[in-house]
Amino acid sequence: MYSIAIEDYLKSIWKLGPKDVGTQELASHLDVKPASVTKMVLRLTEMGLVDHTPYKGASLTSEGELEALSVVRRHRLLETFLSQTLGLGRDQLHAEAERLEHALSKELESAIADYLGNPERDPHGHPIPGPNGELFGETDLPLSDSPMNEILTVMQIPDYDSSVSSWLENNGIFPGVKLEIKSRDDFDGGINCEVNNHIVRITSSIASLVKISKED
Amino acid sequence: MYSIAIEDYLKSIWKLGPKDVGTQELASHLDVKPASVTKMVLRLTEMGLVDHTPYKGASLTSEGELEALSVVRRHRLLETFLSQTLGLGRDQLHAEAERLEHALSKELESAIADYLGNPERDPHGHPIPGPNGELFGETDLPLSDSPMNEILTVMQIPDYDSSVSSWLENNGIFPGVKLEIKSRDDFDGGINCEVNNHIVRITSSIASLVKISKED
DNA sequence: TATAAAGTTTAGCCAAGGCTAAACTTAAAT
DNA sequence: ATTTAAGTTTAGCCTTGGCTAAACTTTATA
Ligand SMILES: [Mn+2]
Ligand SMILES: [Mn+2]
Ligand SMILES: [Mn+2]
Ligand SMILES: [Mn+2]
Repeated sequence: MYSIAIEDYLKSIWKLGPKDVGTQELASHLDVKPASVTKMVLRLTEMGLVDHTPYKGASLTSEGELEALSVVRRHRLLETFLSQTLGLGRDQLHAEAERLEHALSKELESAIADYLGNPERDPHGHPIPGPNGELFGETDLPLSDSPMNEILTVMQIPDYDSSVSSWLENNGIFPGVKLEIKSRDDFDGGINCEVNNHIVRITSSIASLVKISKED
Repeated sequence: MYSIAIEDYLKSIWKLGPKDVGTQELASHLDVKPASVTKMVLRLTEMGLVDHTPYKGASLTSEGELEALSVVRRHRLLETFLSQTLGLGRDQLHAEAERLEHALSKELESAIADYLGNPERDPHGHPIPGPNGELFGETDLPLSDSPMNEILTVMQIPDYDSSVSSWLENNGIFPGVKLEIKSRDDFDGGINCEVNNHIVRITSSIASLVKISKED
């Protein structure tokens, strides 16, 4: 059993990877100082969970990736479970799962997976890794570089920032919704979409985190 | 937000109280060494959560008790929730709740309470404290000193030791079941009960943890 | 009542996981 | 090619929450 801190480090490296992740990037994602990251990364390297090249960055070993995927699985199963049973809003799920993910036994994990019928995606549309780290090939594309004037299906929305997810929800954008890019503001990459018969402007930074698919 | 360790210390002092709880008793309940208990108890005293008389023992201040009851509430709501939704067995509930109880926000706590319809008891029959620490008067009596040849209703069974709860379950003893004490083995306090048309012998140590009520 | 036993506390150590300040590398800009 | 800036690591410190061994109290026993 790894500590909460270790599980969160592995998950962050996974999320920011698979490229080498820099100390500062990891630090700001975890909300700690760069010096703390260096120290922990050295420990994780010592444990065989991470490969570290000084002054370059960190990446997961296959053992580290397996553990990261296990945390991600627990996180996403929990989000799905809380959404299904309690009807929590998509914007509340992430923060709860962020803590509960560290307190779930294997048995409870699989009881939840069974209860939910082994879902493939969580309420944000993020794929749920299988019990042995299987993650089906990522075919969803960022909205930010999708073609205009085509019907697109929203597949994934970001979960990290609850103000972003509630803004998206309030504008009718969540997994399963169909939309069409009508125009682009080339100067800043902003996107104007038609969704549900009205136009929504999405900034490029959010649009790069919204994933779509072209088949409907 | 108190740490996991602090929450567990407060809960244990509450469970072993309200008398002054000795260092050793607390240590064995928490599975740490007595010296560790002394150190933590001093910290808790400093924080105003505990009153400590050296060489005598520790008890909760009203602030400490409130916090303990909050942990107990989360624990028991979680047991009820996991039992209701996933159908976990009574013997699996405690261990899961023991960790999850530390990862529950106020919002999730009350979402679960609402979902369950603000239950008064958990699956072991233990009363669930209200959101402000209200705990209805304890009127259930230990089976160990209940009268013979009277119909008794099982109200509470212990949850701490999963082998005990599964033994009780296998012998048909759980909240709501009716039974009758047929005889006592005076030499060791053992009790012979009729439950479901057959006789079960219950040791005195278990019988003191099974609570009954006389009205049916 | 003196002594032994049991229980508690103190002292000192350790690992985890944070922090700041200073040193060091690498990349960028003169 | 220097100098500067940005990013990273090291050194040293701190708190939390464990541990062991030794000292101290209290209680029980002879
Ligand atoms: Mn987390
Ligand atoms: Mn998610
Ligand atoms: Mn606990
Ligand atoms: Mn219980």
